[in-house]
Amino acid sequence: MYTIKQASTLTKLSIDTIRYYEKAGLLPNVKRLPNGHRVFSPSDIERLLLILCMKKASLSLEEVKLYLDIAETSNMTPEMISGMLQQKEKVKSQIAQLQTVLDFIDEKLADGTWLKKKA
Amino acid sequence: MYTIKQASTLTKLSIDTIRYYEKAGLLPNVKRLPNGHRVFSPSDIERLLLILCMKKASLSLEEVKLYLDIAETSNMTPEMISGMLQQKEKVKSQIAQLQTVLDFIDEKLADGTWLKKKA
DNA sequence: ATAAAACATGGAGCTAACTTCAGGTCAATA
DNA sequence: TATTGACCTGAAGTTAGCTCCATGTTTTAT
Repeated sequence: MYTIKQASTLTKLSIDTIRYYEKAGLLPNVKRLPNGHRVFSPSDIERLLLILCMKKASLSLEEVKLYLDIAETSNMTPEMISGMLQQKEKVKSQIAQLQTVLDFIDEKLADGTWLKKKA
Repeated sequence: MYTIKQASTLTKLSIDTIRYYEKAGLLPNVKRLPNGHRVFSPSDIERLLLILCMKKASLSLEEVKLYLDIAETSNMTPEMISGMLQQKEKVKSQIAQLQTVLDFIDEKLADGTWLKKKA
């Protein structure tokens, strides 16, 4: 069990951000001590790290919440499954766009041309 | 040559967004008619499409501007090259994070478990 | 006992990237 | 001639995602 400060150190998220995430409904299982202080379980920390990973992949908090909600259910409805498949396509397309950007960079680095006539 | 409306239709960016991008310095070459109306050349459209691609890869407008500025110069300074290499690493790491998300999705879709004990 | 550290809350403030709005020009059409 | 439609501008408004602030309560250290 961890304090919010420890959670912050472990995840490198700011204390305010963690509180913000809780308020946003991304951390529904964080317990409180009698004095009102938050207590983070190892699985809360795991959850925070997962959020962090998705954020780095530049998913919105809303999307992250969607994933986490799905993660919680053991029997997915057909709608959830099709939603996941859609999300998967979205992620794939984002990877493709990023790959295009990478290619642009490589091209520019290789021969100094980019968005230029080949004249 | 295109009107702003045509540019909007071609790129699927809103007219306001295009004006916003111009103001932000991302479209330095857009000409004006005597009456003040913007005229978009094919290469302006190409530029908009490139911006769109980078946006989809979730680069910030500032980063996009950086790339476009670099795209314009034929001789890059060492700083520009190292900047490009840094950006490249950033993009690569983002691809990796997205790949992780994809793997999560696949795992969830495959056996319904995710962020759960394997009990 | 008193001061400092760690927590809490509600709300204000901030930046990026738009979007909307109010007011104005100009050209073509009914 | 009047009005419609496409364009212009500057400025205000919006949303997401934080971040900071003021104020207050405990617990811990001196």
